[in-house]
Amino acid sequence: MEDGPRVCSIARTLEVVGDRWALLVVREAFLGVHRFDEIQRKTGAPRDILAARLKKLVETGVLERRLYQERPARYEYQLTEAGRGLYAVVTALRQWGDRYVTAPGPTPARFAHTCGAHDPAQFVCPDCGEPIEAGSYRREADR
Amino acid sequence: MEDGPRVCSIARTLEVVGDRWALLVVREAFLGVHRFDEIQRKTGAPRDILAARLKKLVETGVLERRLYQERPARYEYQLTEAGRGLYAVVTALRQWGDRYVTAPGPTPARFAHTCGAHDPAQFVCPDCGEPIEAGSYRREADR
DNA sequence: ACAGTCAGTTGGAAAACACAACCCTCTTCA
DNA sequence: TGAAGAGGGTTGTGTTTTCCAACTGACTGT
Repeated sequence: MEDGPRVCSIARTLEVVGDRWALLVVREAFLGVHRFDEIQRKTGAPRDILAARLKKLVETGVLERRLYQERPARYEYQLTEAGRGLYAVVTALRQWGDRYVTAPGPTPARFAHTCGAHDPAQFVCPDCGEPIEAGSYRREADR
Repeated sequence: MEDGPRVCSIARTLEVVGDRWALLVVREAFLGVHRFDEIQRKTGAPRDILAARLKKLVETGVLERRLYQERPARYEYQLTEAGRGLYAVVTALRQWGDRYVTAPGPTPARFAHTCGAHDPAQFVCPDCGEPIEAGSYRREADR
């Protein structure tokens, strides 16, 4: 068995959104916040770092920078299709936090599905419908 | 509407596993790698940073450090229950990478459910069974 | 004319990170 | 008995990032 850092989709994903602020920016985009100043306030990211992250997220195809006003030119950041694909990641992070990180603050915001249900969403196998857990979903071939 | 950084489970989760290496360590734990040297090789993390991360992950209750051999004392890192709860996060990251990050390397490793299915796991509403998407799962109360 | 909004830049200090080398405790093998 | 690993780190020394606060520039509204 050979060595060296594993080549893997998880690592590649983390290259794109694996720093402290990127996923908070994505969270804001899902919550309908698309403009620099408001993203900055809601995330708490330093403005310079935020500018750098937004640029990187645009380059990597997660966000799209679009002009929403000329004179003066003003831009907003919208999720691309790939960006919207991060919904599962953000949902999984939120659920883990709700469950395992004791919050000193107020109760976590409740989310509801359009059908009205409040239970946390589950990862399931699309074939048999069973929930996915640590042991039930296995890697088949290495490399 | 008041301001200031949003208090949120996503942010809290990222405080714990939101840096470059933490989730790769967790990935290794899911793949059965529990010892310092091997984690180091498989993730590529510098040894000093890895030592610091492991310590933090133990403190935050994601990993457990256990003696597996006396004389000389040797330790390994196992996921706690909370750690195993990160399976959804890791799975979501892997699926996103498989789908949206063009890999210059070999085909992504295939994963299969115990029922034999190969399709990516889906996030669904446990009540109605519909897939969760960006618009279908909404925050109810702010704060 | 003056304050305010918006989307960033800039400069300097502080914290993290990366890299290589080293340490300590055993065990194995010659 | 001595030398070479294995395993799990620590230390010292740069190099990068991050953080913070202030500033810019193009406007708008009063």
